Amino acid sequence: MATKQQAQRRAAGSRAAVHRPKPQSANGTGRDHDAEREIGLDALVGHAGYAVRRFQLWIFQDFIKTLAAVDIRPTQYSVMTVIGANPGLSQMAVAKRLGIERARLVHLLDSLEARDLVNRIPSATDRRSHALHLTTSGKAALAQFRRLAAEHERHVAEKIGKENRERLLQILAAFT
Amino acid sequence: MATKQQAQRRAAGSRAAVHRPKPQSANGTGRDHDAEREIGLDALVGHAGYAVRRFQLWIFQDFIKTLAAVDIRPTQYSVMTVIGANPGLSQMAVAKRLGIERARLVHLLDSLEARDLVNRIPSATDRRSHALHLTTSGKAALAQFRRLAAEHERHVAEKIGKENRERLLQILAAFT
DNA sequence: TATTGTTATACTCTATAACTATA
DNA sequence: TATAGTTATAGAGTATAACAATA
Repeated sequence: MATKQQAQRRAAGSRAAVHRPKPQSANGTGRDHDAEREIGLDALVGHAGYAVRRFQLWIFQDFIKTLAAVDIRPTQYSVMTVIGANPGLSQMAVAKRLGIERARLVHLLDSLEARDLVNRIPSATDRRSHALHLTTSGKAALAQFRRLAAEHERHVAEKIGKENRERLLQILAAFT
Repeated sequence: MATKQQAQRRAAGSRAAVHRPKPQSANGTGRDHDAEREIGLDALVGHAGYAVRRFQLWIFQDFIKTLAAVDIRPTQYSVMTVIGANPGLSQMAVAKRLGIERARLVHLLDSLEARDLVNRIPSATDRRSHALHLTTSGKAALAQFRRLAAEHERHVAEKIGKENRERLLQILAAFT
């Protein structure tokens, strides 16, 4: 399959190896392309989704870097935070609240449980479900994670500005 | 491995199957947990990353849904838009501009080329690289994608408000 | 030596489906 | 029959490393 595609590509190339004048970019700069700069985004500039995606990449990378010493990723942090604030929650409840697939939460909890941060305790009222709790060391660890997460949040404020960060939180409050 | 974890889980369960009064949530609501509502997010509320992640999930899902008829995903749209605005760009240049791994761009272009939307033409000046162009049908298709993407963008404006959307674009302009 | 495009691998994440044990 | 947790699989997406052709 890949071989076929490659063959087609080469074939298409050999009949089209004409050097044409480079067309102007649609953003009106008219600079050269492969010069590594001034590459226009055109319609992408007006799309909230594109900006949000790039911002999320930056913010998650900073979170991961800032909490690298404790080896905690954003989703793990969110799971521990919700369990810490609502002990006894079932896996379904946590999954629904955070918008995580319940199948994925299984593995997340497996790793948190293996690190003795979270406990699965059989529910007394429904033997199908588990009541989730932070362990003693999980509570202590979460306190530290929180301090590091606050540091990360300061990075965000430095990056986009204190007021902009607050405005952003206001605008997106409906999605939490 | 999974079997071992399961065994540990059951063991831990059998010695901890005590019914305790449900602790209050940390956000002070004090409601029941598994009642499917009023589950506190605690520290998560103050984290830009969490709000941004939830928003991005929503926005990408709406984009995918709105452009489902033409089977175009956000990344494919961004690649076609940048090539359309800067014809002749190399794969490296596109990858760098959009923050995509060059290895991943290979597969993205394979599928766009298979659909006759994009062409890889051997560069006249550097025989290692390909000059990327939209095909004739790719240009026509992109015009349609753009109309659908504009419709999606209206959904965003409806969801968070016209002014908020514009404020968001301003705040995140540095990340594009 | 370095870079471009490619292939390959691994790990994360999303989306499903199916199984079990309970309800 | 429906639900909670689990297992499995497939597809995106991210992160690397290595290779051939070329610079």
